[in-house]
Amino acid sequence: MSTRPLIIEEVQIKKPRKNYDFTLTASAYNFSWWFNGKRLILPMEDDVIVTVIEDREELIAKIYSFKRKEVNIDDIVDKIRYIIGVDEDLKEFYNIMSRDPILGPSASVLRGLHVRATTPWLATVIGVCQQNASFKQGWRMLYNMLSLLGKRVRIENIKTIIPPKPSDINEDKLNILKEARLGYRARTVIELAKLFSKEEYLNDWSIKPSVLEEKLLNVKGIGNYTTRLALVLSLRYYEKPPIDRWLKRLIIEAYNVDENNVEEEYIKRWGKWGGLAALFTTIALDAEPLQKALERLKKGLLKPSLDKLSPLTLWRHF
DNA sequence: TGCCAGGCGGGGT
DNA sequence: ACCCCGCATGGC
Repeated sequence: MSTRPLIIEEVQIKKPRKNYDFTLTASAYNFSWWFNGKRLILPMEDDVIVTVIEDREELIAKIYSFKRKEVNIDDIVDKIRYIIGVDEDLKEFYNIMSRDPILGPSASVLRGLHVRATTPWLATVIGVCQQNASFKQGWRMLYNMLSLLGKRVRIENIKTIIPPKPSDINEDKLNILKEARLGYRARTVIELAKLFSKEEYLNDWSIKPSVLEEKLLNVKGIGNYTTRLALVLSLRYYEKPPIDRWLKRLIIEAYNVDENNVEEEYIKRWGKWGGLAALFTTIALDAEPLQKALERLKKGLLKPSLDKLSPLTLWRHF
């Protein structure tokens, strides 16, 4: 059942000396299959798996493959750099963050956290799992789905999992998705899988955000929120913030704006960084349900706590 | 129990 | 343009 990949290369990944925090980046919204507190595991396409650890000031990546055929190391290193965001300059974002009434208090503790890019396909599935559900329920759904449909492998005695590809999912997986407790979202995931299998170019980090956006909005069950979250999580595209009911209420309270001007105000404050700010807000407030999040805002308890189930500690629990 | 939740689409006005 | 409801599931 579990196959072992062969190591093909070990490389150093240069990271910025300042404003990059590997542990935070690896921790956020991750599962124990892919992060254990020290080692980050990145399943890549073509049966390649990469592990990354931080050794003093260096990042060391090990590249493994299940196939004997040659892989292009430079190409893989470029992808690693993109996924972990080492070339992303967030200085402007941090400047806004430090003065922000919601994110200001966590500006120093969350400094250096970058999105770990995931594929457009998986990013959209993550978005679908967040629809009309709590943080915990949504990530439980994704965990179940990966458990039931992913490919389990072992690497250096660590159990990990490779997410299902779009082509692995078709109509006859509907019952398994229901078993993963996706409910009515199961249908949407099937439709998504159809789109990404038919138009493979969409599941690529070089796709233009506007193209992916348009295609996703055409899928029944995918709307503005899910699409925008997918753009944040896959393409590092933050200009169109995914504002859900949760964030909307926080914005109304924190910025003292009318509900009709929420997005306008957010873009006015964050410029092209709104999508990242939205994600950081869920992390800063531990993705607490709305009423608790509003309470914390009122009391000024705006730093993430590390001792409960939250975006930063998900990997310890799942 | 019966509501409601980090959406969404369909059907009404 | 809006408003309103149902929808799978889980939590309270």
